[in-house]
Amino acid sequence: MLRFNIRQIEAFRAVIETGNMTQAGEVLGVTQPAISRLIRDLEEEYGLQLFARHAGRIDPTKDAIALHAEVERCYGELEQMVKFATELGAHRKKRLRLASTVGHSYFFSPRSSRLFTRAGQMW
Amino acid sequence: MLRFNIRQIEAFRAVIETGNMTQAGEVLGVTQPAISRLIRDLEEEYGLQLFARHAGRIDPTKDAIALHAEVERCYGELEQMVKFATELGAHRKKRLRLASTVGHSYFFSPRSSRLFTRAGQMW
DNA sequence: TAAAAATACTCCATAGGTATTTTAT
DNA sequence: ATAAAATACCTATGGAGTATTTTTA
Repeated sequence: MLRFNIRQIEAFRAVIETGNMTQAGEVLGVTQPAISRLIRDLEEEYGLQLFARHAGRIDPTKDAIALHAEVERCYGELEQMVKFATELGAHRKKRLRLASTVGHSYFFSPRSSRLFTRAGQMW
Repeated sequence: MLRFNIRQIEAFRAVIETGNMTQAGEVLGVTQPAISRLIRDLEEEYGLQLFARHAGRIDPTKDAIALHAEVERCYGELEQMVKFATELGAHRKKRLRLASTVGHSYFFSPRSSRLFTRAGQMW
């Protein structure tokens, strides 16, 4: 069972890429304290030290650089997965519109408030 | 900005693999209603119909089969990423223990309650 | 009647907000 | 004084629980 937090990962990426938490917040459309907490939580959950703090400034540690590479390797795959799901959903809506014009026989389930066919295959 | 829910993905995988929501709950250590909601939320967020409901039973749709393949493609990568972070954390703890025995010079930051060196590179 | 999913609540954890404080330049 | 991160405190959302209802084999 995989327990990780995508928001923490997003925040981490944004901080690495912008170089500071304030701008990272701008990129993600959240405030600086939100980023600060997400990063702290990420560090605490894995026992990592991702940024060196001095003088209210941060520098990524070697661990952060290494983790970032790993995260980037993964991130593209995740984007593809989300894209796939999004397109499946969009495609289904098209099929539904089409189906409504061609006179199949459907059952309406009051339980699920959804239509399905005799074969049980959903649109 | 990538918005997806890892719990929904976990629930989806478990339902596909076990064939029903009750067992999926057992696998993930949560209740059947928790699974039911996670699946419903996943369906609603992407406008998908993942399972055909009839008679209090479920059958994966073709979309579900397709999505599952995509999810599996991704899942291994995610596991690797989490493993990497976990090992980085474990390794850091070892380095910390070692450092405490070799007499480097550290600074203690009262702000972050953490040690760092002159170079600013964290352990 | 049994088995499975859905629904109705309740509770709690946490993401996120605003305001403020800390720290070094 | 400024700029950036951290902290304190508050709110809202959503994940999860228990109990119950629905549905059909």
